[in-house]
Amino acid sequence: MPRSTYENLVMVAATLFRQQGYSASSISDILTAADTAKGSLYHHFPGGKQDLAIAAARHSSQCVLELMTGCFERARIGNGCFYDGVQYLIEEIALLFDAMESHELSPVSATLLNGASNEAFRKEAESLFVEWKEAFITEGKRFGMAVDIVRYLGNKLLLLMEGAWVIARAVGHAGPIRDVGIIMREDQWSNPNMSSLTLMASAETD
Amino acid sequence: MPRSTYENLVMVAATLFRQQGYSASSISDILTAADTAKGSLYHHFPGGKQDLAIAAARHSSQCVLELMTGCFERARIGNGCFYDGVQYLIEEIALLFDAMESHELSPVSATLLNGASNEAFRKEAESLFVEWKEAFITEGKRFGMAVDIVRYLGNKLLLLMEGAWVIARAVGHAGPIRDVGIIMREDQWSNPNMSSLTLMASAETD
Amino acid sequence: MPRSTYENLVMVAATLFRQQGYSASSISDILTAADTAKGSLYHHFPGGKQDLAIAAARHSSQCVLELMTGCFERARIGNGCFYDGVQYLIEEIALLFDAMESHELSPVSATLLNGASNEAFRKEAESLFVEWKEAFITEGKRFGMAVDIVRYLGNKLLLLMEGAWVIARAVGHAGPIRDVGIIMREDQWSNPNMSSLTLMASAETD
Amino acid sequence: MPRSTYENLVMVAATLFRQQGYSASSISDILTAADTAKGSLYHHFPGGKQDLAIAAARHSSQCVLELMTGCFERARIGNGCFYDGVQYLIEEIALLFDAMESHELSPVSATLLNGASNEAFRKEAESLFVEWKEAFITEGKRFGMAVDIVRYLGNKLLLLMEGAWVIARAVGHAGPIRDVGIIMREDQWSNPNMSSLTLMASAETD
DNA sequence: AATGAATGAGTCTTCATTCAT
DNA sequence: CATGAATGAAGACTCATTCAT
Repeated sequence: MPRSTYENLVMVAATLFRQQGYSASSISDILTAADTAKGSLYHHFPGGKQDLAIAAARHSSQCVLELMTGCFERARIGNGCFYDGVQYLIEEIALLFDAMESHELSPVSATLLNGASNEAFRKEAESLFVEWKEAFITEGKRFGMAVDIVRYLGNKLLLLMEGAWVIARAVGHAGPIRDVGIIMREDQWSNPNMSSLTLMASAETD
Repeated sequence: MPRSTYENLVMVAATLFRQQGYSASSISDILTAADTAKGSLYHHFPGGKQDLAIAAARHSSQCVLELMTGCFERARIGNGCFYDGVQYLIEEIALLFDAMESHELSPVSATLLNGASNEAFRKEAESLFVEWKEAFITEGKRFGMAVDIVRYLGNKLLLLMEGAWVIARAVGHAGPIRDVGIIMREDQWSNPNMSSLTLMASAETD
Repeated sequence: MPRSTYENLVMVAATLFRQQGYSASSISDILTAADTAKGSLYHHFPGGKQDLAIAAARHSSQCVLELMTGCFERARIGNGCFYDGVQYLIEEIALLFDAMESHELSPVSATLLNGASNEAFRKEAESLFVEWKEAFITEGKRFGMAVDIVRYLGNKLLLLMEGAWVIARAVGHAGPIRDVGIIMREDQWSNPNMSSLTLMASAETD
Repeated sequence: MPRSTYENLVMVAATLFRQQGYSASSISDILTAADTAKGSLYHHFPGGKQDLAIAAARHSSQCVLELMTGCFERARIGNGCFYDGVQYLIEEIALLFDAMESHELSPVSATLLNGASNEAFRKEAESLFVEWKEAFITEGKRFGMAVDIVRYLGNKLLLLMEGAWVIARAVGHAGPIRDVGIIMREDQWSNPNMSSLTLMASAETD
């Protein structure tokens, strides 16, 4: 099925923003990659680059959510536990990272948190991260995990993954992403103690 | 003491890069903020913006190292343990973050990993991260910690902190940074098991 | 009565051209203000912006003519003289000017003489100004005034009013328009001498 | 003497703005006509087109002032009266108008009152017009004219000339400008009565 | 008649950099 | 060392217009 101009722009922009960051990706870059005329972009995105960035971030975020869903589904199908789903997810991201010709940055961060502070972008990024955490919790519930524990794991995983995306770019390979898997595995054996679960500052923002 | 033009440029650039990222910070921005003439910059940094970015990243990185040294020194002076130093460091960064009028990004990442992939920048970023890890190990040794464990802790802290810097910008407060403290505290009670220590992919790059 | 799309476009365009001038008013501005779709405009005005400008100028001009007719009618009804009608007209325009939120420019000039020289526009403007003068003469005849004198008065009023529209915009109030009334009043007492009446260069173009 | 880039830009812009109006004159037009690089313009006029417009309007206004001074000087040298100076001025402008390949608009109006209302432009235009009136009064004093009468004549001449510039463009020749001379000549024989002198609304703004 | 997607030349402005003084 | 003029490619965005539906 031939992609619509709108969809095409979103996908091309999402990719470019992940590869080069929002600020370093020009409208012309996007137009060239999408093989689309200048005016078309502003027809579909009257707010220009910023509108497009929001749409692109949502698209990238959706891809992450689908990846997550798929990995936990795989764990369920294979009679694995929740922690297996986590490992699948991390490995999947690591594989994707290594497969990229140009190592991409964390999708939301590269698209929305890449330049001068922008309140609209900040809010959007915040809500996308919340979506991720909520989806993570939903998956945990399906495995019968305690919500507190899953929330803690989600926060930890988010911090580690965002960091890993940065460090992976610096070292040029997916090693740091796989490290996240190793670190997350600890929790599988030694459950985090109660204080950690409840003290987390970010718990308030859920 | 009146700062030299060179130092002034580096410090101003370092700040702007942290606030807005490399790509979104223009030479003019820097020149205006530094109250310096156009030609001066190219006198001190013949390689232009890229030269300046390398210098700025090193400067920012140096600040992080000094913060680290200071925190562990404080732990030693107060007869605290290594883990106390870690907590001091995290809290110090959280305080700095909250004190900022414009929430800054992770210094190295904002300066060197913010745009299209650039091998010179990547290498510089990698080596700065290595410096951080080595400094961390050096501090650990002073406390009599096993190198393997400290290396593991350093990797974990680096991933978490880089991630926290991103998420903190998204939520608009230092909560995620403080969460790193909570997560790091686990290791204080339940030592990571041996396999984690040796399996870490990033161990190779040290 | 619901205005037709055509009429609506003409009126909206006429207003915008008077407020911002032809060159500074974009098709999009007009479409937005008229709440009309892009293609509709080119259906009704195949010649595009220029077609629309001609129609808008004629519309604005018609409004001026109606104002003129009304003012002289009022003078006749109240048993006033021709000069009273002139004063009514000037005061009416002054009132309209002060009532505008955005002080408008002279309608014909703002619409047709606002940009690079354009022969079609010039001709249209010229003929609209001739229409004004002829209507003025027609009104004068009704009051039994000598044609030469009325033509002279019309030329003088036209020059003064066009100038007043410009200066009124500059000072931000209708004062200069009311000044025209004061200047025109002179002729009421001291008839212009014969040479003035016949020497006028613009007489040729009538 | 080779004109400086700054002066050159001002003069070229002033001419283009008079010919095509501010809105219809693009930066590229100006750059091409001035044979200057894009960046240079923004070096000398950081505020861009608007800065340039202010400078251009002042330049054009200065030319008018010099023309005025010259004409009254000519009248004095030839033992003429103030009214002769007025006629010289009008004829001079008529000659200039006819000499133009592309009939220009009133300099201040075309440059500053040509588009959407702009308070900075409006203020500048107002003050330039005040300058003209003051210069006119200064000249009148030199001829021993009563200030009230000269102020009245200045206001009248300004309104007529601004209007004539518009109508001259419409008819395509300087006839309307010469008409101003004829109209102004009235005052030479029949002094305006006292009420006119004092009632003028614009008197307040002097 | 009306709609809105598409087009690409055009808008103003900023960019990083060079260079003569 | 410092200054600021010059450069022109590139930046984001708007323009008037066309056209298939």
